[in-house]
Amino acid sequence: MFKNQGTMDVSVLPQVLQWKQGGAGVEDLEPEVRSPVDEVFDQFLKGNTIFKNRDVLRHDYVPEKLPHREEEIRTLASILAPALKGQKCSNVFIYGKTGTGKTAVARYVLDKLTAKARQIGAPVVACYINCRMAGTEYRILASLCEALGVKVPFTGLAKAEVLERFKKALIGREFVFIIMLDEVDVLVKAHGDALLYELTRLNPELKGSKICLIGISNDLTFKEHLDPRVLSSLSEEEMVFKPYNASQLRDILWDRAREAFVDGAVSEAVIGLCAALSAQEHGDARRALDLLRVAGEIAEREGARKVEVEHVRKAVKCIEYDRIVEAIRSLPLHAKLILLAVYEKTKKVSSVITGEIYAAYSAICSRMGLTPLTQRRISSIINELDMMGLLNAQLVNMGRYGRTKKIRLAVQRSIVREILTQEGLT
DNA sequence: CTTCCACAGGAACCAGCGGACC
DNA sequence: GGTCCGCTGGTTCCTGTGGAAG
Repeated sequence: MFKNQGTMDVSVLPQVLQWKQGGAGVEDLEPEVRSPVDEVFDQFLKGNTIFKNRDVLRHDYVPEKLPHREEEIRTLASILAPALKGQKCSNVFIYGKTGTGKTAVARYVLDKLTAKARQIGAPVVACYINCRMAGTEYRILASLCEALGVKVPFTGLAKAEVLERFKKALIGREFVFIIMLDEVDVLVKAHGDALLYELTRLNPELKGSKICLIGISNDLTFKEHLDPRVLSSLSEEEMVFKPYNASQLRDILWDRAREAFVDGAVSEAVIGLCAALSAQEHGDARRALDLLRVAGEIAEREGARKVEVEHVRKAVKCIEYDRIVEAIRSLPLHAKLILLAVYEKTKKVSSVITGEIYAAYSAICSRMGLTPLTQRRISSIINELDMMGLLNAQLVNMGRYGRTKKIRLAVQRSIVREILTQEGLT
């Protein structure tokens, strides 16, 4: 779906250019009449009075200093330190909600550790894998192999074969291999804990090399899905990251803002608002940084010399809008049709039940000459849409009248209509 | 107290695909 | 070129269930 969008943009561009070229007397007027595009570019070039370095506000940026996480850094570093002497270190499990600095701390410590190891010549190899990005057990194994310099094909091999190659790369080589699995809960929910089980019990086979696992999860209840044997060996050490409060968020934002913005471009009020809004949402630093960055971009686009509170308010709306647009556009066709069914069914009433949605969806399908999917599948898709925050599905019991889900749109109707119309579905 | 609705959601399975291996 | 592999996105079949109605 994103690909479609990309080609659309490109296809529009030549038309605009042709129109410009085809316009009467454009060449004569060229020196005086400036195209809107030029204006945008010029403003961008000369008007960069707000940002010094906007990349600092991206969440994949690992800063030199992580305020209010000194304690956690020290703890993790002391757990991993034995690796520098070639000794096995404890497996670690890190919990905490999104934007509490888990990934940043872990990557920070890992970076420092590998740098130190290189400096003193210790055989430490580290591998960071985001399980959500990797997606499957196979690709995680493939990434592990790659970290050891073993090439494996993109697909086609049996998992057992990849695991075998991975072991072979480690056996007898005296490595301390630190594997960091970010969002490990996603892996376990989708594919079970078989891979984790394999990894935790690999050590005795390796004759020399040692594996150390760092699992990171933002789902606190995730432990329940784990086999007790996996759990006990994986969580030899546990760390819990507490959410930031508003004043801590303010410190973090100031730290980054000083690098990201020119002097005087942001005020205490702006930072305070970003911090307060994000603190309301379980102290998510990632969201706070996004908010500040988008507010800055809006201010820049408006040609303002500094970021105002108003820009932050606009940023809140802008981020939400973008999230919804992106979510809906990237949906497969039948998921969009279900969204459409919910949209149409909730015109008069606030919520509808699964059966009604399915009937409406089937009607839409036959109108469009498509074969509808089964109700079982629709039930799953509704759950997916619920997880994405596009729908709100609540399990209800209506006694004699059965057990079903009450479904509402979880986002603004106008946005849903707008996007579905653009997609040619309404 | 029993019945029974209208599904939820788990489990097993399938087809088609891209790709590696021999 | 046949065989095997994993992944995606489905289907079919099935059991489970809270509480209003009778």
